[in-house]
Amino acid sequence: MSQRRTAVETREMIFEACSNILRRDGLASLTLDAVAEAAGLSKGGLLYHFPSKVALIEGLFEYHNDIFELRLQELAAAEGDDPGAWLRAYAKASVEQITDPDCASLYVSLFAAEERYASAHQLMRQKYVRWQQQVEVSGLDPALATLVRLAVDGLWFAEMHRYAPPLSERREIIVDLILQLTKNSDIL
Amino acid sequence: MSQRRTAVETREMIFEACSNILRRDGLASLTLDAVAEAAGLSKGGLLYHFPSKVALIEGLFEYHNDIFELRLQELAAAEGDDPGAWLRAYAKASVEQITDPDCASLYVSLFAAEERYASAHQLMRQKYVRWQQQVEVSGLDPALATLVRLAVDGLWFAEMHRYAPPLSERREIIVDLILQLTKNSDIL
DNA sequence: TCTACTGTACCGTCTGGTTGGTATAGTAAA
DNA sequence: TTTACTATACCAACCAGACGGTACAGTAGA
Repeated sequence: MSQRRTAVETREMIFEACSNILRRDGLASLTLDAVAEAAGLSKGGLLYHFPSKVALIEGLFEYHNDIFELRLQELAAAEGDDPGAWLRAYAKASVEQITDPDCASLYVSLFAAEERYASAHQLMRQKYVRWQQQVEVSGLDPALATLVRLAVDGLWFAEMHRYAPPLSERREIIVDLILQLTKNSDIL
Repeated sequence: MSQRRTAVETREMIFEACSNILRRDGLASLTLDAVAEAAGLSKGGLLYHFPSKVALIEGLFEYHNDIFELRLQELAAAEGDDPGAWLRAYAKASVEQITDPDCASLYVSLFAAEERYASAHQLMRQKYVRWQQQVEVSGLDPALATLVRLAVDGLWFAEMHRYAPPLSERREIIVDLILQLTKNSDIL
C-alpha cells in the first residue's frame, strides 16, 4: 500500500519543517519538539535521523547552501565566459534570493544560528572563501571585483535585516550600476 | 569611606561585563547569572538595574550605538561640507570599528541577539533609516551614494563574520576606491 | 523474523524571573 | 542631636518551565 518514506525524503521534510519554524517564529522556537511536530514525526523519530541538534542544524545549512549554489551555477552557466560573468551571476543569484521576503526572514535566523553553532559558521566561511576566489578570477581587476562583491553582500545584508534597504525602483538602479561595474573594468 | 556606586557607574560596569561575555563566549553564555557575576554583583542586584533581560539587551544596544554614533559625528565634523562628506565619515567610522577584531566578535553576537530581541532590532532599523537619509542628502547621486553605503556595509558584514574579508592591503585599496566614489559623483 | 524506524515516558540541567529581606545614605521634623 | 521615615542599591534562596537528550518498548515493511 503506502510506500515507506526513504530517509532522504524524511530528511527533506525535516529541513522544510525547520525552515518554516525559523521563518515564522525564529531560532528560539527551533526546538527538537517543535521540529518533530512540524515534520510530522516524533522526537524519537527526529533523533533517529539526526543524533543531535547540532547535526540537525549542520544539515540545514548544507541544505540551503546547496539550493543557493545550484541556482548560482545555473545563472553562471547562462552568463557565459565574458569578463565579470561569474560576478554578474553572483549578483543576480543574491538579489533574486534575498528579494524574496520569506527567504530573507529565514536567513536572518540562519545567520543568528551561526553564532551559536560554530561548525555551521565554518561551513559558510568556506563557501565565501570559494566565492571570493571566483570573484578574483572573474576577469576583472580583483580590487574592483571585490568591491562589487561587497556591494552585493551589503545589499543582501540590508535586505535580510531590513536595514533601510533601497526601495524596489532604486534597488533596480543600483543593481544595474553593479552589473555595469562588472562590464567596464577600467571605469575607475 | 568607600562611596556607594551610582546607578550610572554600575550600569556601565554591567554593559562592559555583557560585552566581555559576548566577545569571549557568545550570546548563549549571556545569562543573567553570568552577567551578574562578571559585573561583580548578584543576580538580584542586576535585576534591580534592568527589570528584565530584554531591558538589559536594549540598554546594551543603546550603549554601543551611542559609542559608534559619537565617533561618526566626530569624523563627520572633521570631514567638512564637501559633497559626499558624510558618506566618507560613515565609511571611515565603519571600517575603523569593524577592523578591530574585539569589536567584530562583539558585533557578531549583537547581531545574533537582534534576531531574538525584536525591540533591539527595531532600534537598529531606525538607526539605518537615519543613516540612509544622510546618505541621500550627502550631495551625491542618491543611487550611487547608496551603492557606496552598501559596499561599506558589505565590508562590515564580511569583516564581522569573517566571510572571506579582503586582506589588509587589498582592503586599503578597496576603501580608497570607496572614498574615490564619494568624490567623483559623475564617474559612472 | 529481521531490520528500519517510531512513539512515549522520563531525566538532569539550565534559565529567566520572583520574593522577601538587608544595608546605606539622605532628609526633616522634634 | 536624636528619631522616624524614605529611597536607593543590593543580595540569597528559590521556583516553574523549557530544553536537549536518553531509554526502551513497540511496530510495520521487506
